[in-house]
Amino acid sequence: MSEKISQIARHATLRQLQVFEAIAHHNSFTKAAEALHLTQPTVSMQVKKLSEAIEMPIFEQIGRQVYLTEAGEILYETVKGILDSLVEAEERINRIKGFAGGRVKLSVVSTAQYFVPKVIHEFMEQHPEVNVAMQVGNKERLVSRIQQNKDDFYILGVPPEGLNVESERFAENPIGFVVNARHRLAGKKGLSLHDLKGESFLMREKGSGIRSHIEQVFQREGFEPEVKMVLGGNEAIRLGLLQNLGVSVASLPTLLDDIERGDLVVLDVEGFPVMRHWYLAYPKGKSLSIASERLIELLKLEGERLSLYSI
Amino acid sequence: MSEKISQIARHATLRQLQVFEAIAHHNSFTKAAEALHLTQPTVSMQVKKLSEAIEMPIFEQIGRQVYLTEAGEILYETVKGILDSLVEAEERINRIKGFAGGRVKLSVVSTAQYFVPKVIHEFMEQHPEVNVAMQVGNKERLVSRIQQNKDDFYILGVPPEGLNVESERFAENPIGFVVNARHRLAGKKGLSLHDLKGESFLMREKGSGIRSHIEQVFQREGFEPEVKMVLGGNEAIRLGLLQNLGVSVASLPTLLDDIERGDLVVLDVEGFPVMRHWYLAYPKGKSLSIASERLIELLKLEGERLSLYSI
DNA sequence: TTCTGACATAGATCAAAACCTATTAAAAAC
DNA sequence: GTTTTTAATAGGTTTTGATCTATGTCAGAA
Repeated sequence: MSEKISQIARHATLRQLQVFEAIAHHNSFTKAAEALHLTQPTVSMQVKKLSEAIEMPIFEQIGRQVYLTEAGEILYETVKGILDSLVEAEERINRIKGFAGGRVKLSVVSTAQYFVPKVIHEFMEQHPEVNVAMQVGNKERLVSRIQQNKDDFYILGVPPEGLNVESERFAENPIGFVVNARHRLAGKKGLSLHDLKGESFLMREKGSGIRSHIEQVFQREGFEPEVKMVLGGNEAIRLGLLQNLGVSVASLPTLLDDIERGDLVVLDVEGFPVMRHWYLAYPKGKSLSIASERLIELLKLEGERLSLYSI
Repeated sequence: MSEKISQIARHATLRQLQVFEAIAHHNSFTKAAEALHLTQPTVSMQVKKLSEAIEMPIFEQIGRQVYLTEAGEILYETVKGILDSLVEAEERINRIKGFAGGRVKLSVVSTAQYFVPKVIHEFMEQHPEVNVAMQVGNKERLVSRIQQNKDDFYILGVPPEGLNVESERFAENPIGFVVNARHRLAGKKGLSLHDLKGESFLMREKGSGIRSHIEQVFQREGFEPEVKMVLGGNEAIRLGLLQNLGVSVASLPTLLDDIERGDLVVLDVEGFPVMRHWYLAYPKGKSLSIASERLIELLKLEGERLSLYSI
C-alpha cells in the first residue's frame, strides 16, 4: 500500500527527477542541460534541491567527471522506472483518447439482444482494437447495474424512472401481427381486429413485457383472441410462425431477418403496429469515451433503419 | 529509454499524484482530504490540475459517489506503482544512510593484504549487512582504479602523487631486524649494525619495495650484510625465521602474529626500526558512505595498534 | 419538500519552483 | 602557466503550486 508517503515524494518534484535522469544518463550536467534546453546552473540547482530532499549526495564530482553515488544509483533505477511508467500510462491513455485500446461496456435488456449484437459486430469490424463487453439482463438487473455505475451505457425497453440518468428514445420497437407468408391472411389489406377472430394465436408467456402490453390493447378494443399455443421465448414463437402454426403478435425487429427474407409477413391490421421503443441511457455525470459515443452513434443509425419497418 | 518526456511528467506534480492516489483509494474526495489533512476544495483543485495535465477526466461523479474513469484507472495503476517505488527507494537509501545494506569497495596494494583483511573481518562482524569488496593490486593497477573512481577508498605504500586525491598517513609500517626467539642475539639490548656483521641474512628478492628501501639505509651506514639466502615473498622469509635460519629485515606488521606469540623477536638495533607508512587515499570530491567511514575508522585504530610495535 | 452529503467554483494568499544571467572555483589539458 | 572544461554560487524574476475560507450546485435521503 502506498499509505506511507515518502520524503522524496514530499519534497522532490517530477521535474527534478526528469533532470536527474538526464544527468545520470549523460554523465554530465552540461550535456543534460543542453538536452533539456536549460542552462547549466538550472540543472545544478535542481540537483541540489533533489539532494536536499533525499538528504544525501546523489552525484560526486571526481576530476571533470560526475558519478552517481550509491544513493544516486538507487534513485536512478527508481526514476527510470517512474518516468518510463508515466510514458507508458500516457500512451495507453492516448490510445483510449483516440479510440484504440479502449473498452466499452454496456448492458441491454434481453429483448434487445436480437439487434444489438449485429451493431456491435459492425462496430468491432471498424475498430478492431476496442474491446466491447455486453451484458444481458432483465430490467431489475439493469437498474442495479446502473446504480452501481457498472457500464458505460444501457439499452432498455422503458425509460428508467427514479434513477438519475440521461435517457433517449433511440429506436422504434413496433409490435405487430405476424404470419407465415403462406398463411391465408398474408398480404390482405385493411384488416381489422375482428378479421382475426378465430385465428390460432401464438403468444408469449404471461409476464412477458410484450404480452402484457398487447393484452391492454386487445382489452381496449374488446378483442379476445383464441390462443392456441403459449410459447416461452421469442425464438419459439419464431419457429412456430415459420411452420405456419398461426398468427402471433411480436416485436417486429426481432423477426426482421425472416420478414426481409419473405418467409414471414406483417399483417396490415388497423391500429397496428403498436409502437414501443428502445431507450438508451447512461448515468448523469458519466463521461463517455469516444469509443462509446461511436458505438451509440451506430446503434442510433441501426435504430433509424429499424424504424423504417414501422410504417 | 526515458528520452521521451511525457505530458504527465511535464505538467503534473508528485503532490497531485499523491492526492489522486488517496482519492482513488478512498473513492471520495472528502475522505482523501481528511486523510491528507487537507480541505476538500484543495483536493478538488489538485484533481482538476491533474485532469488538465492528462487532458481527460479521471473521475466521474455518479450520484454522490465518485468513480475512476477508464483513463483514471490506468493512471491509478501507474501512480500506485510510482509511489510504492519511491517509498522503496527511500527505504533502500535510508538503509545505506544508517549502515545496513550499503557496500564498501576498496583496493589495497599487495603488501597491505597482511593486515587489512583482519580489519574487514572485524568490521563485517559488527555490520553483517554491509557488503565489503576488497581488490588487491600493484601500485599501477591502483592508480588506474583511482582515476576511474572504481572504489570508495584505497590503501597504498606511498602517498599518491599527481592524482587529485585526499591522502592520509594512517599507520606505521616499521621495518626492523627480526630473529627467532632462540637466536643468540634475541633479547640483546643496544645493538648496532656492526654487531650484525657476519650474521646470516634472509632477504627479500631484489625489486621488493622493502629491500630497496633497506639497502639505501645500509649503504648510508656503510653496512654490508652477509646475505645467506634470498627468499621470494614474505611468507618464505617468515618460515625461514621460524626455523631459525638467520636474521631478516622485514615489515614488522606482517610478522605480528609470530612476534606476539613469542616465536620471533625484534632486535633492538640502533636506528631501527626504520619507519615506512601506509597511506589511505580517496579522490577529492568523493562522498564516503557511513559504512566506508566506519571501516576507515577501524583501519586507523588497527593502524595505531600496529604502531605500538614501532617503539 | 426540505435537509444533507459531496463535489465544484471563486477569490485570495503565500511559498516554492523553475528559470535566467553573471561570476567564481577547480581540475585537466595544452 | 595559461586555457579550457565543467560545475557551483549568487542574485533576481516570474510563474505556478498549494492551500485556505466562503459559497454554490446538485442528487439522494428523510
